[in-house]
Parts: sequence; C-alpha cells; structure tokens
Amino acid sequence: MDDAVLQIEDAFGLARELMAELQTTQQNDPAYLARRCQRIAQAYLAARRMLGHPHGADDLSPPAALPLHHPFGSGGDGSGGNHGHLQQLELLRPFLGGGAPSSAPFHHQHLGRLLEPSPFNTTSPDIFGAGTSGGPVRRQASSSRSSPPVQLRQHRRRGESGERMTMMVPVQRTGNTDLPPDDGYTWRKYGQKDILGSRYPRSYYRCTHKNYYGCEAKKKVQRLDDDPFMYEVTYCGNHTCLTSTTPLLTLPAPTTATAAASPPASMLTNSPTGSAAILAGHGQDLVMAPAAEHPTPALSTAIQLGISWMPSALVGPSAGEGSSSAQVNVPAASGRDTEFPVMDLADAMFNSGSSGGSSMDGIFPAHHDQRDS
DNA sequence: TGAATTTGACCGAC
DNA sequence: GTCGGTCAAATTCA
Repeated sequence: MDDAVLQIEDAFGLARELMAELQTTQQNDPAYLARRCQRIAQAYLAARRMLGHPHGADDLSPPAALPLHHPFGSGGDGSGGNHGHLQQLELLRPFLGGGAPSSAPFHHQHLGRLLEPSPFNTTSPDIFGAGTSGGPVRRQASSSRSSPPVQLRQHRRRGESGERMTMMVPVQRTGNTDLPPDDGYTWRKYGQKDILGSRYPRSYYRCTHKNYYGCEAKKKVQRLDDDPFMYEVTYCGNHTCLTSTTPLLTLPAPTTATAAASPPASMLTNSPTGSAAILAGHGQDLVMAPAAEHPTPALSTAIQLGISWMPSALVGPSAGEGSSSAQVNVPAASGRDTEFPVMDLADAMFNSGSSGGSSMDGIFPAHHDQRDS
C-alpha cells in the first residue's frame, strides 16, 4: 500500500509540475503536452494496478481522467446523464457499504477519492458512447444530396469559444476501443473532421439538452496519434442543462428578489435534488451555497463529481496560485460536504426518491425531458 | 416517428 | 488558400 501511495504522490508531482510549467512557460505544444499527460496517466495507472482495484471497479474501467487544465471550475465535467449517474452510483456503492466514513484511515479516504468515479470512469462495456444513444451507425453510400440553400449561419470564431478544459482520457483496451469515453453526460455528435497531422479524426459533440435546456456545453474528442488508447477530450462551455430544473422554453420570469439576484445560468450548477450551488465568478474560488428552500443536502453533481476525483493538489488553492485559470475550491458548507462529497452525492442519488426511473427523474422531477413525450 | 449518427458542404479565422 | 468548427440532409435505429 505504501508503494501505491508513493506512486500516487509521484503522479501528483508530475501533474503539479505540468501545471506549474503551463503557468510559467505558457507551453502550448500539443505533442509535448500529450507526452506529459501520458506520463501522468501511466503513473496513475501504475498506482491503480498496485491497489488492485480496491473499490470493485472492473477491469474495463479506465482510470481517472487527468485534467490538463480546468480554467472554469465546475467545468464540463461532473455527471448529468442517466447513464452517468447510474454508473457513478455503482462505483460509489463501495463507499456506502460499511461504517462511518471517518473510521477509514486517512490514506484510504485519500486513495478512495482518487480512485472514485471520475467523469470518465466507466463500468460496463456499453457505456463508452452509450451516453449518446443509438450507437454508431454506418451509413451506406449517400445518395445524391441536393445543395443546401444558402442561409445565414452563426458567427464562428476559431479558438475563441471561451471556457475550455482539456483532459486525457484512457480508452478501454478491450472490446470496441473506437467508442468515445463516456463522462456521464449525454452528448450528441454533430460533426467529425480529419485533422491535419492527426491520424485519427476529431469528433464534435454537443450536449443532448442543447435544444431543450439551451445547454451550450460541447466537447471535442480526438484520439492521440502516439497513443491510440488515449483520447484527448476538450470541453467547451458549461453544462447548463444541470442548472435549471426548468427548461428554458418554459422558464418563468423571476418574480422574487432571489430570482432577480440569481446568477446567470452558466454560473449555476445543480444538484440532483434540486439544490442549487452557486459558483463564484471566473477566476474566483468556487462557492457552493445550498439552496435554503431545499431540505435535502446541498450537492452539485458538477462540483462533487468534477472535483472529488481530482487530486486536491490540483484543485486546491496552492495549485492555482498565480494562475489565470479559475480555481476550484470547495469550501466547507459543512464539514461533511468537504470531507465526503461523494457520500453526499450518493446520498442524494440513492435517496432521491426516484422509483424505477432513471436518476434523471430525481434531477428533473417536474419536467423530465419533455421531448420524449 | 423521433432521435441519433454520418458526412459533405459551408463559413470564418488565420 | 488552408484549416477547424458547424450545419443540415440523408440515413439508420429503436
């Protein structure tokens, strides 16, 4: 076990090194960054092997994703999709099984947090890409297409899509390794491009809830040239589909002072139980504030899942010092929130009261996804 | 029938 | 002109 801890510390060190280097040298050579990330990933993998899957995740589960950069706090990670919640719940179960969490040795908790489900941890073969239902469809030779009419298109600017977060995500090495990693959200693929200098095409995804909730979250998924078993996933924009229990299409006008003072959707994240957590502005520490009107524990899936698996050295105040990136720091709304975010998540999920339905029922109990109707 | 994927075309940035 | 990102028709699937 000591070796595993050392191995993890080694991985932490590598990650810290990279973060520091990013901040000081503005290193932006993709190949170089990819190599560095691969080293970090290998260090974590080695640690994980030493630990022998203490939490019951099966061998298909890739290790935690490794953040390269997370400039926007809660970012595009976390969980939200039906599959994702369920997967994460399964992975959380070992934490819920026995005894008071505080009775566990520190390093066990520490390792547990490291190895607990990341947005990219998966437990079953079907979940790679299962978040976007339907599965890959091989289209036959397309028939003749009429030229689309010329029309106004949205203004696009390359490289200026605002908040970004890049992660290196290991792909499962068994089964269909072509499937993109699942991160708990449901994505809809809207494009694929061959990228110059890359052997593999880049896929473009947007949040499935874009139309319904106006969620602008997007991600790009690209396989690394030098490591086909590693994906580089770049998230752009925040998920706002977890933000509101009310779809934008039916969003009522705010009538209370609270509503009027509410931050923009992008600054909010939501818990499965409906409790809102407010994120401070960019560049500031992230602040969670439980919604007073909800008796259930304050919880943000985006925050809890997005941060809990992340090495504290990367999300803590020390990691972001001097960085222009927004730091992710979860202050203690209560001691329990800080110590056991995963427990909170599990509590909220398991006690969400949904019966037989997906966990999304607990998240959007009143509205569900009306597109299904 | 609705939702998802595929893929060529289009558009703007560089 | 090239390239990356997006659109949308065609197609497939549940």
